[in-house]
Amino acid sequence: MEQQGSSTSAGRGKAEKEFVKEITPQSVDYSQWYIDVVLKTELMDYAPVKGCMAIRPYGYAIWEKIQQLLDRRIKDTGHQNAYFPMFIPQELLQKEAAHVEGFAPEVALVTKGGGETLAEPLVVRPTSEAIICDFYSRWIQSWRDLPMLINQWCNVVRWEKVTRPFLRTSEFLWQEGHTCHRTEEEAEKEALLMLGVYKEFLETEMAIPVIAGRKTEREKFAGALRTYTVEALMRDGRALQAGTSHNLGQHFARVFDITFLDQDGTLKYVWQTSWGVSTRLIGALIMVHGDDRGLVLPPRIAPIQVVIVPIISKKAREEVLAAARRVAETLQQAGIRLKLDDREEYSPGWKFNEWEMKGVPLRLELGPRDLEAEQVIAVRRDSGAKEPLPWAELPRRLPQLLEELQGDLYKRALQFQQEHTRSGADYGEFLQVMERERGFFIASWCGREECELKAKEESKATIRCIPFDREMEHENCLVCGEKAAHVVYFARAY
RNA sequence: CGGGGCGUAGCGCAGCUUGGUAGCGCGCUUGGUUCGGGACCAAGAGGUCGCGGGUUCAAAUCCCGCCGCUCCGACCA
Repeated sequence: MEQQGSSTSAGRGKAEKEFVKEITPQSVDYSQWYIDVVLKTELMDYAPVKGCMAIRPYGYAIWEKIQQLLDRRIKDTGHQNAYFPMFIPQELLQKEAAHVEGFAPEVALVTKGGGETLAEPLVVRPTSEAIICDFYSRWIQSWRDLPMLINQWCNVVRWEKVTRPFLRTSEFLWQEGHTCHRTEEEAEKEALLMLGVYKEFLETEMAIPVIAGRKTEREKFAGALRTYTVEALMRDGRALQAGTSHNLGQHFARVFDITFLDQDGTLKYVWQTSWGVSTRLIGALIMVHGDDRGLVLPPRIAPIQVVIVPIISKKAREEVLAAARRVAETLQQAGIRLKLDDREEYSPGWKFNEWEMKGVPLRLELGPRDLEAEQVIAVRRDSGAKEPLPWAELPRRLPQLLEELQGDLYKRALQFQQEHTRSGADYGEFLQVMERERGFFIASWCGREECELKAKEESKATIRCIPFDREMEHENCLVCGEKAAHVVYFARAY
């Protein structure tokens, strides 16, 4: 962003080059592009504490849309929201062996309160299985108390060494569902149901295509029986775990003593699940759709779907503003989230760039020339395509246009994902792909951890998942050549 | 946790080599003229030079320690 090309590109091509001077082009430095975007579009700001951030109003508005659209789905599938405490007695967290081992390195510990050393240190929740299981052991007595279907929206803390805004922060916001069931089958069904909800939500609302599948033993959640995941592909060819759903089996039930008296009169342990998505989704949104001018937001998630920029000139100032206000009012009544940018201290050109950077899907220009024709000029953020629209048609046409744009963003993202998904049985080719263009690499795997590790060491790529809907194409393991057991997606990941 | 880069006004940077009055552009404030792809003129405001210690008559500048951001690795849901 420091090199603005002001001297180098002063000659030809300057016009297209310099729309957004503040943002490093993706091709120059993708990581810097990402940082520039989150800061310049005011999604977040760094906090005085490492790995922490403020989510600014525009970023939080995106999170609120995610919450709103996902919360409805969580409730439609029978779950209720509740809230559990942030502090967990250390002893509780330590009950489940694999769970402690997984989280111990990144746990924040409170040892003092009110100026006195605490008798027992408190853990700041890195996830809430432990504290919720403690409650569940008391709340559940009978098979009639099942299923227990609870979700909570909250913050969690994981002391991270390497942090990146939204993608990996020491504190982040998420939702975590925690359910208890009578049978293993029912728990399994629940875990898969919620993974399906995530997939549908991501694809429908966020226009992010994902690969759904199961995690390997190595990659699964600390304490889970099985972990399911949806994986998205970013534009730099790296994968991002967008959501996970765990079948916890009876691991937690046994150590937290969550039992119920079944119909047959015997005492049984419950079968549990947990599942979550976080503010990381905002990072995915940025990296899947964004371009060199900044954010590109899918209309369904965009806090502002349409921005109206009146072209105010001296002669027609009042007429233009009045017309813009009328248009704004009709669109508001049509249920469109819009902003009328009638600030007079900024020029139209400045506003164009500003709102494009912020990813507003559609811009309507309304100037003196449009008064006569009773129209606006609609400009799409994704394609830049301009189209004159008569005022009378706006309430009907704009919702259509926004849906078209939503669909096009999904198609474009899906095409990118498909074009960056290779498959093969040649280990050398796999290494080369992971070194250069990256993306997904579909291959067969024998199922042994040593092959998984070897591939990781040599390619830096991990097995993202064992996909649900993909047949094995090759008989032999990509790494060792022995008989393969699974087809897997490899990728370098965030 | 290991290695590199960076930290001076809200943002981007110069000044540091060779110690001595803290500067530039953008932004901000006020007034005026403008407005179909980041307008222009004029007058202003704004800084514990990341933090702590040391050397010195004197430190943004030299030395030591720490913190933060960032990139590349290791680790990790």
